[in-house]
Amino acid sequence: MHKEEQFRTYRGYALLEQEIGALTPSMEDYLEMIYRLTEKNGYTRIQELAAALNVQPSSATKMVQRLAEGNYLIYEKYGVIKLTPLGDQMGKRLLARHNTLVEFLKMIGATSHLLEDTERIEHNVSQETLTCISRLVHFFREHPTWLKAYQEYCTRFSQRSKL
Amino acid sequence: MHKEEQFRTYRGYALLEQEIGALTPSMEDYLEMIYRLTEKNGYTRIQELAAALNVQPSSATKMVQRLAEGNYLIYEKYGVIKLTPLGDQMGKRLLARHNTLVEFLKMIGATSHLLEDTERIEHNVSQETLTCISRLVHFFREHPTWLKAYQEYCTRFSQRSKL
DNA sequence: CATTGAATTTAGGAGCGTCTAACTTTTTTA
DNA sequence: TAAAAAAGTTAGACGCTCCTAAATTCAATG
Repeated sequence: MHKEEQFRTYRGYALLEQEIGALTPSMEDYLEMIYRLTEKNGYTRIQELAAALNVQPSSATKMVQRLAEGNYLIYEKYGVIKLTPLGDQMGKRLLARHNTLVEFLKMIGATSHLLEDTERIEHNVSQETLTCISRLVHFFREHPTWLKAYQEYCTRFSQRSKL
Repeated sequence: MHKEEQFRTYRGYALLEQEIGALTPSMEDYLEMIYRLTEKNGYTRIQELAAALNVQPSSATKMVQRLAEGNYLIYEKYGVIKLTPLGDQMGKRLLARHNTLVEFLKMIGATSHLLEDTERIEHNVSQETLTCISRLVHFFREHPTWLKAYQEYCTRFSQRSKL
C-alpha cells in the first residue's frame, strides 16, 4: 500500500552512487575547489588546496591521488596539480551548479548560512532539480515585480511572527 | 582577498555538526522513519524499520541502540521501539521538513527523482533556508496565477531545448 | 513442552574521509 | 653549497554506516 520499500537512508543513496562510479561529495568538493584555484595560474598545489578546504595537507594528498587515478587531473609526487580536459569540464559543471544554488538561496532570502547550505546541498541535487531551480531563478529575474511581491510576503511573515 | 578560508568539504561540515551533538543524516533517516511507522500503532519493530529503509536488521539494531542512548526512544533487547517525547517531537519536525521539501520540488516540477532528492537534500538544509522555501511554497499557493506563469515559462524552455 | 522457524543481536570486516605523527623531498637562505 | 625551513607523503588510527555470518532469544505449532 504505502510503497515504502523504496526508501533508503542517506547512506544508502550514497552507496548506490558509488556503485555507478559517480564522484563522492568530497571528491566533488576537491574538484570544484581545484577548478577555482586553477583558474588563475593553470595549476594549484596541495597546500593551497588544503588551506582552501580547511583540511590537512595529508588529506588533500590522498584525495588528489584518487582523482588522478580517475583521470580528473595530472599529478606527480611533490608536483603541481593540473586538470585534465575531463576534470576541467567536470569542475566547470560543479562550479556552475554551486553558483546556481547560491543565486537561488540569495533570491529566496536564505543568506545567513549561504555558503554552508550551498556546499551541503549541491552534492545532493539531481540534474533535473537543478534545472528547475535554475529556471525559477531566471523566471524571477525576468519578473522582478513578482520577486518583490514574494519578498514583501516574507517581510509580512516575519513581522507577524514577532508578535 | 577571496576569503576562501571559510570553505569546508562536505565531510568537514558533517564533522562540525557531530561536535555540536547534532543528529547524523542517518540518525535523522531512522528517526523520521520510526516516526512514520509509529503513527499507526504507537510502536514499531526492528524488522519493519529495516525493511522500510532498505537496510539489514543488524544495521537497524545498532542505530536503534544509539538513538536509545540519545534518549530519542525506548528500546529493550528483542522488544518494541517507542519514541520518547523528545524523539516524537524530533520526528515530527523531521517529517515536516521532508514534506516541505516534497511540496517545493513538486511545485517547481522536479518530480522524477522526487523521493531521492528529498531524502538527500533534507539533511542538508538549515532551518532558515527551510523557512524560506516554505514561504515560497505558500506564496505560490496564494498566487496560483504566478505559479502558472512559471510553469509555462518552463514549458517554453524545454520546447526550445528540443529544437 | 519440545521443536522449529522467525526475529534479533553480536562479532567482525570494509570503504570513506578525516586526523596526527613521523619521514622524505624540495626550496630557500645564509 | 650546506643547513634550515617549508612542502608533501606515508603509515596508522578513528568514527560512521553498512554488510555477512553465526549465535541467541522469542513465538508458534503440534
